[in-house]
Amino acid sequence: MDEGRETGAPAMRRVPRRARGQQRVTIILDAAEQLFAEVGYDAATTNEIASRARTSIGSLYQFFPNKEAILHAVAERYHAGMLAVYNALLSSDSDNVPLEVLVERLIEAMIAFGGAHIGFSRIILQAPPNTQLASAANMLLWDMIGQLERLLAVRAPWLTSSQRTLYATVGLTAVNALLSLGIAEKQVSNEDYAHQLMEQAKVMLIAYLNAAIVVPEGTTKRR
Amino acid sequence: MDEGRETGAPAMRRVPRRARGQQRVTIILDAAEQLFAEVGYDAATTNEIASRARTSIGSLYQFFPNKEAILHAVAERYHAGMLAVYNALLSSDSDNVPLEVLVERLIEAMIAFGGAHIGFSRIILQAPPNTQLASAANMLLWDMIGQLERLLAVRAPWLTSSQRTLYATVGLTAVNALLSLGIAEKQVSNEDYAHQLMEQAKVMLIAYLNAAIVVPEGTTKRR
Amino acid sequence: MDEGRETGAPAMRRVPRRARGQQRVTIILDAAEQLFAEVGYDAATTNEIASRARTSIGSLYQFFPNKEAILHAVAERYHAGMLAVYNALLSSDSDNVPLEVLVERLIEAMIAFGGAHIGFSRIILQAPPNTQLASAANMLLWDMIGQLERLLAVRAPWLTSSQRTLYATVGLTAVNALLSLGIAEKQVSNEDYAHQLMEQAKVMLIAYLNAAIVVPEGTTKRR
Amino acid sequence: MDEGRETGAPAMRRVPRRARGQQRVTIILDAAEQLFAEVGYDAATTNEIASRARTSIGSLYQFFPNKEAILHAVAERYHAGMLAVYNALLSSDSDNVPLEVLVERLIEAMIAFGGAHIGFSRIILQAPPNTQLASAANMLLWDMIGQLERLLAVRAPWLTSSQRTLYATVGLTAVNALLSLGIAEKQVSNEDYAHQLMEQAKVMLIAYLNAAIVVPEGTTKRR
DNA sequence: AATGAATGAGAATTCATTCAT
DNA sequence: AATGAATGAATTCTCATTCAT
Repeated sequence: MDEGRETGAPAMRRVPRRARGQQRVTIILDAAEQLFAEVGYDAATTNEIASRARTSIGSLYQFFPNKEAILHAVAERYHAGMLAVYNALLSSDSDNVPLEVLVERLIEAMIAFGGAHIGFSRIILQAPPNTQLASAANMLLWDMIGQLERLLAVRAPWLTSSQRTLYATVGLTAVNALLSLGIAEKQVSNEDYAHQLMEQAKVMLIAYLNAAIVVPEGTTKRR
Repeated sequence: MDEGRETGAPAMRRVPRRARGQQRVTIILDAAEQLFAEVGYDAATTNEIASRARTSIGSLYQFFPNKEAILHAVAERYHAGMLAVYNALLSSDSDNVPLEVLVERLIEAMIAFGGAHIGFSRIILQAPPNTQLASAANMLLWDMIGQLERLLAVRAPWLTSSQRTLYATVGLTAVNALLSLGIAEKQVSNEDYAHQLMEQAKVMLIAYLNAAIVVPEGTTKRR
Repeated sequence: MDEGRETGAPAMRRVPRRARGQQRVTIILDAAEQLFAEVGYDAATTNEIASRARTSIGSLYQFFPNKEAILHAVAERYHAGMLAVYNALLSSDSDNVPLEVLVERLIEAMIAFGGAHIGFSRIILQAPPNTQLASAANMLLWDMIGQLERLLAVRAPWLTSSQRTLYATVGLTAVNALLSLGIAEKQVSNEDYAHQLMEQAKVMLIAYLNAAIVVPEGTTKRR
Repeated sequence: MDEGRETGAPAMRRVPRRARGQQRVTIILDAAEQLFAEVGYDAATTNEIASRARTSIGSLYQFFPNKEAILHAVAERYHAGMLAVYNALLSSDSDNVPLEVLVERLIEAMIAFGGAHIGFSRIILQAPPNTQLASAANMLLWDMIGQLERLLAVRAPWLTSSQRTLYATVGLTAVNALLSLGIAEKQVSNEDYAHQLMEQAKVMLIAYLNAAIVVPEGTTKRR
């Protein structure tokens, strides 16, 4: 009866073929992301999403089978954006750059990306357990951690895999929290303080990585 | 939307004088905190809270005018607990202790306290803006930051007030995020990994504070 | 989480303890039965049921978890009523009565009962397959057939069990259809024609049973 | 409630002249009849009908102004088929055939016709009153009864017109119910039992007609 | 004070029908 | 003519809150 599969994550009901449909989906996701960021997932109503997207509720449901599917689509798009950011960083000749510069670039990139999306990121990283949000959150988080691990693998090849995972997780979690806070301040038009927070995120990440990534004896540490 | 909205935080409807009422409030708050931590604020229903507290919904509303008031009461209790933790730390002869030890104590204390409450803390510290949760969150956060500032004032008196605020905020935000993650892992019975995360929280905070708190020229930095 | 079990048929959400609740459930069921009979199960809305029962929709859902549960409750009540009718017939000294009289009594009883309920009976006996109605219908039908079988067992003990089932099913199906039609005519205030139909139901059932229940050779047939 | 409600049965929007359109209508009606039989009229969606007919919903509405019109078209087609069956019976030299044989032929014909359509017939013959279905049903029923009356007029000319109507109605109603049940059993692949039910339909109809059609005194009853 | 039944606004979702392409 | 995206009224069900007992 349904053409779409139902493998775990709720997929889109129909992939829009025409340009107009594709565009509409984008608008819906924008509206949803914004609303989620503003009031949280639970409090966001599908009618409000449709209304902000200047669409009818019926159209929204033509593309998404339910509210959760919208969440997942937003998460997926966010995910893909994050991926692009990290890939751009990795593909730059990152391993000849001092750690400070690399971290700076990373955080600047996250800020640039997050400026549009971290409001949503707060939502998804909060995710009370046993919630629809939780799975979407985990998916995202693990992917970002994976990306960071690759960065670490280049810079600190002497670390074990589980060490890399740990440091990546810790660094990412902390930085995420700080950027999240920074964005929040920016929204309250506390531009200056926001900027300071972002700067401190760099300081913290550099300090942490330098402390954590202990160069083993007899190895020349590159900075 | 709500007409009868009280300005500011909604207080409790009635402070129960008798022991039995006091005890019932405690039970309700326990139930609420647990449920909030499990499913989030929005998904928690007042009926479920009453049911877990083995009270009738009518009794619950005898003590709290609405759902938000329950949230605030839980937050306040949490707040008071946090306060006690910090006060205990401050009152110990903290300023003769090396930073590492102080941080260690701080985080251990937060873990000890958070073990019972950080499930709720996750909820409240990452509330979406413009939400009922948000005000409760801010209240809490600022108080914790204030406490940390006092710690900093003792250890690094050369910092300006706004610097102290900044560093306290940054450190607390990051540590909170990590402990939050650690608790989550613990709940998934990933004990070992949880412990590692907590340890890294210490590493990070120490590294950060050492990096941030730059001793001005001509001053003898105590470590 | 839910206290009620979910063994197949959706049970009531809460069994009303107080007299008022019990009475309200009855009113709701009356309203539902009437509405089902008027417009069919699908077209009947829960709001209309509540409204006819002069209750709020919330109260309705306090007793019934969903629309299907209301259907089943109506069916069950109907079922119990039917049972009572048949039991009364069986307990009368039915086996000394001529077949004509017995059939007359049976059909009169069904009319008497159906006068209040057969509007619903039409609904439930119609039951498109693969429908919520279907299971409720089968339950009912089989029970009524079972009752009729017992009647036959007394009157025609020489029949095999499967013969009794067959004849009971056939007789009941036909009579039900006729009574159903009769009730419909009555509703159109075609009293006289309705009465004729009922009378013909008797004629048909007697004729059928006499034709079907062939007395084996060498047995004295009691009439 | 409906403002644009057409009086009487909604006709087809356009009678397709071209062969392709005609064929498409047939396919749509097939799909609709099947779906109605499967899930009932209410639960059947126009989109599903279009989809099963491998047409677009837009095309469907090019031929039918609304859902009800589809129902009526299906009913009409069914009706025409029934008519053909009865006409074939009447045109055969029916009045020299013994009643048993005539009934046998009638029911066999109904089974043959109903095998393809009685799924739908169940739906339409037991429609709740005050429904869109109801009018379609009545139209059908009265036509079938009329046909049967003509049969009776030949076999029992001494009956009054209203008697003939009554007996035809009663006989048809009962037989319909039984065949309906039989078809249902067949669908559950209970072939054997279905066949028994059909046979009993004959027994019943013969018994009933023999009992009802009492030959007036002084007349030679032909059997 | 305690209880739990009652209320109804509001949320998610469906589906008949229209209309732009 | 054909297509399928768009529309929005209507439906089921939930849950914060009130109130009679």
